[in-house]
Amino acid sequence: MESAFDIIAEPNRRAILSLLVSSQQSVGEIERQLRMPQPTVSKHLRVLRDAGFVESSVDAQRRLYRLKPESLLEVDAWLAPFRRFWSAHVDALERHLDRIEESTRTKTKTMKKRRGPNRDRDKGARK
Amino acid sequence: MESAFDIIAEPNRRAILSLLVSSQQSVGEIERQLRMPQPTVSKHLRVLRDAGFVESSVDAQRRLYRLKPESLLEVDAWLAPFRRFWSAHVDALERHLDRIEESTRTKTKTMKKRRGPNRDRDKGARK
DNA sequence: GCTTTACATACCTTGACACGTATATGCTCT
DNA sequence: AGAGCATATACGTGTCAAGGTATGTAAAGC
Repeated sequence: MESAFDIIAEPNRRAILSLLVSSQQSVGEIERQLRMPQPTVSKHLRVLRDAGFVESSVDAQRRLYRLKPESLLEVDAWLAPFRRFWSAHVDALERHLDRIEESTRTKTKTMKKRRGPNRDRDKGARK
Repeated sequence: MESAFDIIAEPNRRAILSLLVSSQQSVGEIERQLRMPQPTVSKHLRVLRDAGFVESSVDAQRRLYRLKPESLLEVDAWLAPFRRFWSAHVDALERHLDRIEESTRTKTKTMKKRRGPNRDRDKGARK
Protein backbone atom coordinates (compact mmCIF):
# COMPACT_ATOMS: atom_id res chain seq x y z
CA MET A 1 0.00 0.00 0.00
CA GLU A 2 2.76 2.39 0.78
CA SER A 3 1.40 5.64 -0.51
CA ALA A 4 -1.77 7.57 0.13
CA PHE A 5 -2.79 6.91 -3.45
CA ASP A 6 -2.95 3.20 -2.87
CA ILE A 7 -5.18 3.77 0.09
CA ILE A 8 -7.81 5.76 -1.74
CA ALA A 9 -7.70 3.44 -4.71
CA GLU A 10 -10.07 1.15 -2.84
CA PRO A 11 -13.74 2.11 -3.41
CA ASN A 12 -14.89 1.00 0.03
CA ARG A 13 -12.24 3.07 1.68
CA ARG A 14 -13.26 6.11 -0.31
CA ALA A 15 -16.82 5.48 0.74
CA ILE A 16 -15.77 5.35 4.37
CA LEU A 17 -13.82 8.56 4.07
CA SER A 18 -16.73 10.28 2.38
CA LEU A 19 -18.96 9.14 5.17
CA LEU A 20 -16.70 10.60 7.79
CA VAL A 21 -16.79 14.02 6.21
CA SER A 22 -20.12 14.77 7.81
CA SER A 23 -19.16 13.61 11.28
CA GLN A 24 -17.35 10.91 13.18
CA GLN A 25 -18.89 7.46 13.12
CA SER A 26 -18.64 4.20 14.96
CA VAL A 27 -17.73 1.00 13.18
CA GLY A 28 -21.27 -0.26 13.45
CA GLU A 29 -22.71 2.88 11.96
CA ILE A 30 -20.37 2.65 9.02
CA GLU A 31 -21.19 -1.01 8.66
CA ARG A 32 -24.89 -0.31 8.45
CA GLN A 33 -24.79 2.74 6.24
CA LEU A 34 -22.43 1.22 3.73
CA ARG A 35 -23.90 -2.24 3.93
CA MET A 36 -20.61 -4.00 4.21
CA PRO A 37 -19.60 -6.83 6.56
CA GLN A 38 -18.05 -5.79 9.82
CA PRO A 39 -14.62 -7.39 9.32
CA THR A 40 -14.35 -5.58 6.04
CA VAL A 41 -15.04 -2.27 7.71
CA SER A 42 -12.60 -2.95 10.51
CA LYS A 43 -9.85 -3.98 8.15
CA HIS A 44 -10.27 -0.95 5.96
CA LEU A 45 -10.32 1.29 8.98
CA ARG A 46 -7.14 -0.31 10.15
CA VAL A 47 -5.51 0.52 6.85
CA LEU A 48 -6.86 4.04 6.91
CA ARG A 49 -5.60 4.60 10.40
CA ASP A 50 -2.14 3.23 9.73
CA ALA A 51 -1.96 5.52 6.73
CA GLY A 52 -3.00 8.53 8.77
CA PHE A 53 -6.33 9.15 7.09
CA VAL A 54 -8.35 8.68 10.22
CA GLU A 55 -7.96 8.46 13.95
CA SER A 56 -10.09 6.76 16.53
CA SER A 57 -11.18 7.27 20.08
CA VAL A 58 -12.70 4.80 22.45
CA ASP A 59 -16.28 5.21 23.58
CA ALA A 60 -16.98 2.23 25.81
CA GLN A 61 -17.21 -0.73 23.46
CA ARG A 62 -17.41 1.44 20.43
CA ARG A 63 -14.68 3.09 18.54
CA LEU A 64 -15.35 6.40 16.95
CA TYR A 65 -13.45 7.19 13.80
CA ARG A 66 -12.91 10.63 12.40
CA LEU A 67 -10.96 12.19 9.58
CA LYS A 68 -7.41 13.41 9.81
CA PRO A 69 -6.48 15.87 7.05
CA GLU A 70 -2.82 15.01 6.81
CA SER A 71 -2.78 12.25 4.24
CA LEU A 72 -5.44 13.56 1.94
CA LEU A 73 -3.55 16.81 1.84
CA GLU A 74 -0.70 14.87 0.39
CA VAL A 75 -2.91 13.83 -2.48
CA ASP A 76 -4.20 17.34 -2.83
CA ALA A 77 -0.66 18.64 -2.98
CA TRP A 78 0.21 16.27 -5.77
CA LEU A 79 -2.66 17.61 -7.80
CA ALA A 80 -1.54 21.21 -7.48
CA PRO A 81 0.73 21.31 -10.56
CA PHE A 82 -2.06 19.90 -12.66
CA ARG A 83 -4.45 22.57 -11.52
CA ARG A 84 -2.01 25.13 -12.77
CA PHE A 85 -1.90 23.24 -16.02
CA TRP A 86 -5.68 23.33 -16.27
CA SER A 87 -5.73 27.03 -15.61
CA ALA A 88 -3.68 27.49 -18.72
CA HIS A 89 -6.29 25.63 -20.68
CA VAL A 90 -9.44 27.12 -19.30
CA ASP A 91 -11.32 27.20 -22.55
CA ALA A 92 -10.98 23.52 -23.24
CA LEU A 93 -11.47 22.91 -19.57
CA GLU A 94 -14.95 24.26 -19.34
CA ARG A 95 -16.41 21.78 -21.72
CA HIS A 96 -15.02 19.02 -19.57
CA LEU A 97 -16.29 20.47 -16.36
CA ASP A 98 -19.84 19.99 -17.45
CA ARG A 99 -19.33 16.39 -18.25
CA ILE A 100 -17.43 15.64 -15.09
CA GLU A 101 -20.02 17.16 -12.88
CA GLU A 102 -22.60 15.21 -14.74
CA SER A 103 -20.82 11.91 -14.36
CA THR A 104 -20.01 12.34 -10.70
CA ARG A 105 -23.66 12.85 -10.09
CA THR A 106 -24.53 9.49 -11.55
CA LYS A 107 -21.31 7.81 -10.48
CA THR A 108 -21.39 5.49 -13.44
CA LYS A 109 -18.60 4.39 -15.65
CA THR A 110 -20.68 4.49 -18.78
CA MET A 111 -19.28 5.94 -21.90
CA LYS A 112 -19.93 9.58 -22.17
CA LYS A 113 -21.75 10.72 -25.18
CA ARG A 114 -19.30 12.05 -27.64
CA ARG A 115 -19.67 15.46 -29.00
CA GLY A 116 -17.49 16.88 -31.67
CA PRO A 117 -15.04 14.78 -33.66
CA ASN A 118 -15.30 11.08 -33.16
CA ARG A 119 -12.31 10.04 -31.18
CA ASP A 120 -10.85 6.61 -31.74
CA ARG A 121 -10.32 5.08 -28.28
CA ASP A 122 -12.20 2.06 -27.18
CA LYS A 123 -9.69 -0.60 -27.98
CA GLY A 124 -9.70 -4.04 -26.52
CA ALA A 125 -10.50 -4.46 -22.88
CA ARG A 126 -7.88 -6.03 -20.72
CA LYS A 127 -9.53 -9.35 -20.24
CA MET B 1 -8.26 -0.38 -12.97
CA GLU B 2 -11.79 0.75 -13.26
CA SER B 3 -11.60 4.14 -11.64
CA ALA B 4 -9.26 7.07 -11.98
CA PHE B 5 -8.00 6.36 -8.49
CA ASP B 6 -6.67 3.00 -9.51
CA ILE B 7 -4.80 4.61 -12.33
CA ILE B 8 -2.94 7.12 -10.22
CA ALA B 9 -2.23 4.54 -7.55
CA GLU B 10 0.72 3.40 -9.61
CA PRO B 11 3.88 5.42 -8.86
CA ASN B 12 5.28 5.14 -12.37
CA ARG B 13 2.07 6.44 -13.85
CA ARG B 14 2.09 9.37 -11.48
CA ALA B 15 5.64 10.06 -12.52
CA ILE B 16 4.65 10.03 -16.15
CA LEU B 17 1.76 12.37 -15.52
CA SER B 18 3.97 14.74 -13.58
CA LEU B 19 6.42 14.72 -16.42
CA LEU B 20 3.75 15.65 -18.91
CA VAL B 21 2.75 18.71 -16.95
CA SER B 22 5.64 20.69 -18.38
CA SER B 23 5.05 19.69 -21.97
CA GLN B 24 4.22 16.80 -24.22
CA GLN B 25 6.81 14.07 -24.50
CA SER B 26 7.62 11.14 -26.71
CA VAL B 27 7.83 7.63 -25.34
CA GLY B 28 11.58 7.64 -25.65
CA GLU B 29 11.92 10.87 -23.76
CA ILE B 30 9.81 9.53 -20.95
CA GLU B 31 11.78 6.33 -20.97
CA ARG B 32 15.05 8.15 -20.57
CA GLN B 33 13.99 10.73 -18.04
CA LEU B 34 12.28 8.24 -15.78
CA ARG B 35 14.81 5.49 -16.34
CA MET B 36 12.26 2.80 -16.92
CA PRO B 37 12.22 0.11 -19.60
CA GLN B 38 10.38 0.96 -22.76
CA PRO B 39 7.67 -1.72 -22.55
CA THR B 40 6.85 -0.49 -19.08
CA VAL B 41 6.41 3.03 -20.35
CA SER B 42 4.28 1.91 -23.26
CA LYS B 43 2.05 -0.22 -21.10
CA HIS B 44 1.48 2.52 -18.58
CA LEU B 45 0.77 4.98 -21.33
CA ARG B 46 -1.74 2.57 -22.75
CA VAL B 47 -3.51 2.45 -19.41
CA LEU B 48 -3.37 6.20 -19.03
CA ARG B 49 -4.80 6.72 -22.48
CA ASP B 50 -7.60 4.23 -22.03
CA ALA B 51 -8.50 5.96 -18.80
CA GLY B 52 -8.54 9.37 -20.45
CA PHE B 53 -5.55 10.84 -18.63
CA VAL B 54 -3.52 11.42 -21.75
CA GLU B 55 -3.87 11.53 -25.49
CA SER B 56 -1.32 10.94 -28.20
CA SER B 57 -0.48 12.17 -31.64
CA VAL B 58 1.76 10.66 -34.24
CA ASP B 59 4.99 12.35 -35.22
CA ALA B 60 6.64 10.08 -37.78
CA GLN B 61 7.85 7.09 -35.78
CA ARG B 62 7.34 8.84 -32.51
CA ARG B 63 4.22 9.23 -30.51
CA LEU B 64 3.76 12.37 -28.52
CA TYR B 65 1.75 12.11 -25.37
CA ARG B 66 0.10 15.00 -23.60
CA LEU B 67 -2.20 15.49 -20.66
CA LYS B 68 -5.96 15.51 -20.81
CA PRO B 69 -7.62 17.19 -17.80
CA GLU B 70 -10.77 15.14 -17.76
CA SER B 71 -9.87 12.24 -15.51
CA LEU B 72 -7.75 14.07 -13.00
CA LEU B 73 -10.59 16.48 -12.57
CA GLU B 74 -12.65 13.57 -11.41
CA VAL B 75 -10.16 12.98 -8.63
CA ASP B 76 -10.10 16.65 -7.86
CA ALA B 77 -13.87 16.68 -7.65
CA TRP B 78 -13.87 13.86 -5.15
CA LEU B 79 -11.53 15.81 -2.93
CA ALA B 80 -13.79 18.85 -2.85
CA PRO B 81 -15.89 17.86 0.19
CA PHE B 82 -12.74 17.21 2.15
CA ARG B 83 -11.38 20.61 1.37
CA ARG B 84 -14.49 22.08 2.86
CA PHE B 85 -13.90 19.89 5.88
CA TRP B 86 -10.37 21.17 6.23
CA SER B 87 -11.53 24.74 5.99
CA ALA B 88 -13.79 24.15 8.94
CA HIS B 89 -10.86 22.89 10.94
CA VAL B 90 -8.18 25.31 9.97
CA ASP B 91 -7.27 26.15 13.53
CA ALA B 92 -6.76 22.57 14.56
CA LEU B 93 -4.94 21.95 11.37
CA GLU B 94 -2.55 24.77 11.93
CA ARG B 95 -1.57 23.49 15.29
CA HIS B 96 -0.83 20.21 13.66
CA LEU B 97 1.24 21.89 11.03
CA ASP B 98 3.16 23.71 13.70
CA ARG B 99 4.06 20.50 15.40
CA ILE B 100 5.40 19.05 12.21
CA GLU B 101 7.28 22.20 11.46
CA GLU B 102 8.69 22.19 14.94
CA SER B 103 9.79 18.60 14.80
CA THR B 104 11.57 19.03 11.51
CA ARG B 105 12.98 22.46 12.37
CA THR B 106 12.65 23.66 8.81
CA LYS B 107 11.13 26.64 7.20
CA THR B 108 7.50 26.58 6.24
CA LYS B 109 7.15 24.31 3.30
CA THR B 110 4.54 22.04 1.93
CA MET B 111 3.69 19.52 4.54
CA LYS B 112 5.12 16.17 3.75
CA LYS B 113 6.55 13.77 6.23
CA ARG B 114 5.51 10.21 5.81
CA ARG B 115 4.20 8.28 8.67
CA GLY B 116 7.03 5.84 8.60
CA PRO B 117 7.01 2.47 10.33
CA ASN B 118 3.99 3.10 12.41
CA ARG B 119 3.55 -0.48 13.21
CA ASP B 120 3.42 -0.02 16.95
CA ARG B 121 1.26 -2.86 18.03
CA ASP B 122 0.36 -1.38 21.35
CA LYS B 123 -2.45 -3.83 21.73
CA GLY B 124 -0.56 -7.03 21.42
CA ALA B 125 -2.45 -10.27 21.59
CA ARG B 126 -2.46 -11.78 24.97
CA LYS B 127 -3.16 -15.29 26.03
C1' DG C 1 15.42 -4.18 -49.89
C1' DC C 2 17.68 -4.32 -45.61
C1' DT C 3 18.84 -2.37 -41.20
C1' DT C 4 17.84 0.62 -37.57
C1' DT C 5 14.89 3.23 -34.75
C1' DA C 6 10.55 3.88 -32.10
C1' DC C 7 6.88 2.03 -30.12
C1' DA C 8 3.33 -1.57 -29.10
C1' DT C 9 1.80 -6.00 -27.59
C1' DA C 10 1.78 -11.08 -26.11
C1' DC C 11 3.06 -14.33 -22.68
C1' DC C 12 4.52 -15.72 -18.25
C1' DT C 13 5.47 -15.31 -13.50
C1' DT C 14 5.02 -13.27 -9.13
C1' DG C 15 3.19 -10.80 -5.46
C1' DA C 16 -0.22 -7.95 -3.27
C1' DC C 17 -4.60 -7.39 -1.49
C1' DA C 18 -9.57 -7.71 -0.88
C1' DC C 19 -12.90 -10.89 0.64
C1' DG C 20 -15.33 -14.48 3.44
C1' DT C 21 -15.33 -17.20 7.40
C1' DA C 22 -14.07 -18.14 11.82
C1' DT C 23 -12.33 -16.73 16.06
C1' DA C 24 -10.22 -13.67 19.55
C1' DT C 25 -10.45 -9.57 22.58
C1' DG C 26 -12.79 -6.30 25.34
C1' DC C 27 -16.41 -3.81 27.41
C1' DT C 28 -21.18 -3.60 29.62
C1' DC C 29 -24.87 -5.11 32.14
C1' DT C 30 -27.34 -8.18 34.99
C1' DA D 1 -19.28 -14.77 36.73
C1' DG D 2 -21.67 -15.24 32.52
C1' DA D 3 -24.24 -13.51 28.52
C1' DG D 4 -24.14 -10.51 24.80
C1' DC D 5 -22.72 -6.83 21.99
C1' DA D 6 -18.92 -4.25 19.47
C1' DT D 7 -14.74 -4.49 17.26
C1' DA D 8 -10.36 -6.57 15.89
C1' DT D 9 -7.53 -10.13 13.87
C1' DA D 10 -6.01 -14.78 11.82
C1' DC D 11 -6.29 -17.75 8.01
C1' DG D 12 -7.19 -19.56 3.50
C1' DT D 13 -8.41 -18.31 -1.24
C1' DG D 14 -8.99 -16.14 -5.67
C1' DT D 15 -8.13 -12.35 -8.55
C1' DC D 16 -5.69 -9.09 -10.88
C1' DA D 17 -2.15 -6.09 -12.07
C1' DA D 18 2.88 -4.96 -12.65
C1' DG D 19 7.35 -6.41 -14.27
C1' DG D 20 10.46 -8.94 -17.39
C1' DT D 21 11.45 -10.94 -21.71
C1' DA D 22 10.61 -11.65 -26.26
C1' DT D 23 8.51 -10.47 -30.38
C1' DG D 24 5.50 -7.74 -33.62
C1' DT D 25 4.79 -3.56 -36.49
C1' DA D 26 5.71 0.50 -38.79
C1' DA D 27 8.32 4.37 -40.36
C1' DA D 28 13.15 6.29 -41.60
C1' DG D 29 17.54 6.08 -43.60
C1' DC D 30 20.95 4.19 -46.38
